[in-house]
Amino acid sequence: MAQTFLRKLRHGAHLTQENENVLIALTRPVRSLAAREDVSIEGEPRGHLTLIVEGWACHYTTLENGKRQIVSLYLPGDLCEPFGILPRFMTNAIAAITPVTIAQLRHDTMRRTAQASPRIEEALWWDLLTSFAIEREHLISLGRRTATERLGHLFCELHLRLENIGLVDDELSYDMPVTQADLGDLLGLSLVHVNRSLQELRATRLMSLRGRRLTIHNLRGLRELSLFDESYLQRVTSPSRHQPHAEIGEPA
Amino acid sequence: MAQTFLRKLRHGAHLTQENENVLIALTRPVRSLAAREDVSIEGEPRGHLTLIVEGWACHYTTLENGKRQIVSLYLPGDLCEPFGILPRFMTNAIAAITPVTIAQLRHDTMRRTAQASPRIEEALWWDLLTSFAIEREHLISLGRRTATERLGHLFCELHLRLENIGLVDDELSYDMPVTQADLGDLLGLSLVHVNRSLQELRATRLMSLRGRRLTIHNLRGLRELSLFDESYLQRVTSPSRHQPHAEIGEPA
DNA sequence: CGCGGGCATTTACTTATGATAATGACCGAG
DNA sequence: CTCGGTCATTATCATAAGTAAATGCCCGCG
Repeated sequence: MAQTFLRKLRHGAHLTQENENVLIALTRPVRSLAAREDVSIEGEPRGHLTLIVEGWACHYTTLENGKRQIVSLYLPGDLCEPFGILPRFMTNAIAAITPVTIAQLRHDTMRRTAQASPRIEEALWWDLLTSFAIEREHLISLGRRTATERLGHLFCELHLRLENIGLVDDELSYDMPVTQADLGDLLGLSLVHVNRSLQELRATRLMSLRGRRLTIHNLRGLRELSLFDESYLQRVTSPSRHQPHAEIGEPA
Repeated sequence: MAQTFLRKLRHGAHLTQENENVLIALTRPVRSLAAREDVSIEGEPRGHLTLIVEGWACHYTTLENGKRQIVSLYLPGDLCEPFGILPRFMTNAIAAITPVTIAQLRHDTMRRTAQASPRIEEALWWDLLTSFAIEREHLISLGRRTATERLGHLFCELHLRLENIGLVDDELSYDMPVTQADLGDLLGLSLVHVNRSLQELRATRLMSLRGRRLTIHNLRGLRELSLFDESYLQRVTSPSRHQPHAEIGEPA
């Protein structure tokens, strides 16, 4: 159930089997959502965090003039809110992109658990800081990358994030269910220009996108074109399980 | 020394006098930097956080093609790194905009302190999440606001952030030492276009900028024009000191 | 089988923004 | 005072991106 979450964490944290069991125990029952449905229950006190179990979702804002900006894309295994969240913080405007199933993690339990185990705490920090780094890189795209570069960069990022959780086939092909209109709202472009740039990108033969399937033909080439440097994703280890032993007393 | 930091925290957290003393005690000696100088000592193990005591700084990235994007602006009282940071995280590319003095907070001591006092922990979370919210709003600007709106929005934001720390005169005028070239790198615009848009903004008579002095003539008008909604800054309380009493056992 | 809806694709046109380069204003150092 | 540096301003030209609107494609549903 929270398997994908753990799988992702293994790329940046060292958790024992015991740690993982604790995290799994925190996971509360699952809820399903239709595509385009909003995740949040408006005004709910929100004593829990949202974990994407399956499907894609996003965090967005709508400005007064009606323009929409997607701030963040959430894949399976992603937490939609910071684990140290304060009660009133972060108005939720999270919407499902595909049909989605979510799980919920009780926030107070979560923090108690983090205090009790330095390893878990560190894993949660790694996850949080990584997701901030992703948003930051997104900001850089919007500020200083061209339309084509933005698209390419996104596809390179998704490639790694999906690979982390085993959703890439043959190391180069994955499902990309985001609509061109949504790509526009994500990358700060108009629908039409997304279409144009997508074609330009296909014309380079570095990648292709047909139906909902994205295939990378030349990873290095695509990364160069997109000014992509993977270091911001903070993948430190291969996804190996750590040998369980006693935890050290202090967070590193 | 850390007074500005505390002053800012009072807008979102409830600290006792005792709490504040503890935070002050954490603050390590101060260092000075010339304008344009980089803050970070490359490769240093970084066992501490950087606190801006005086002056303005920024966090930036330079892409392979030479383009530069400023990700975040740091004012007095701002922490340049998340308090729960992992050792290697967050490559530092922080530069002084004006002459700057910084202080350093020992990272391990910081976390121990947070664990010991729920109020301090909550204050630090408030600060961290607020600075993320600011970056997120910045992202929205880059994606969906026009050049003029971006500039206006920035000036509205600075107005509040500076007011929090008492750096606004008569509630409408403050020092704005950021160069037009830097504004471009911050807002994803070219130098020339910043200049153009600045004039357009002045022409509205909603605000003016001469020398390094920014004056807002019509706050409501400027906010409307910029699609500015202050709620993301999470100012909850007037800057009143909380009456000191025993802390509650659990973080809220 | 045919209709409607969601999504992708084009076309034609407008506009915001970028690139280059020259000029002016200001200011501190010698 | 004057030279050089930094920053602001202007002008000209080039282009990326937006807007509007029509068309095509696919697919599920009745």
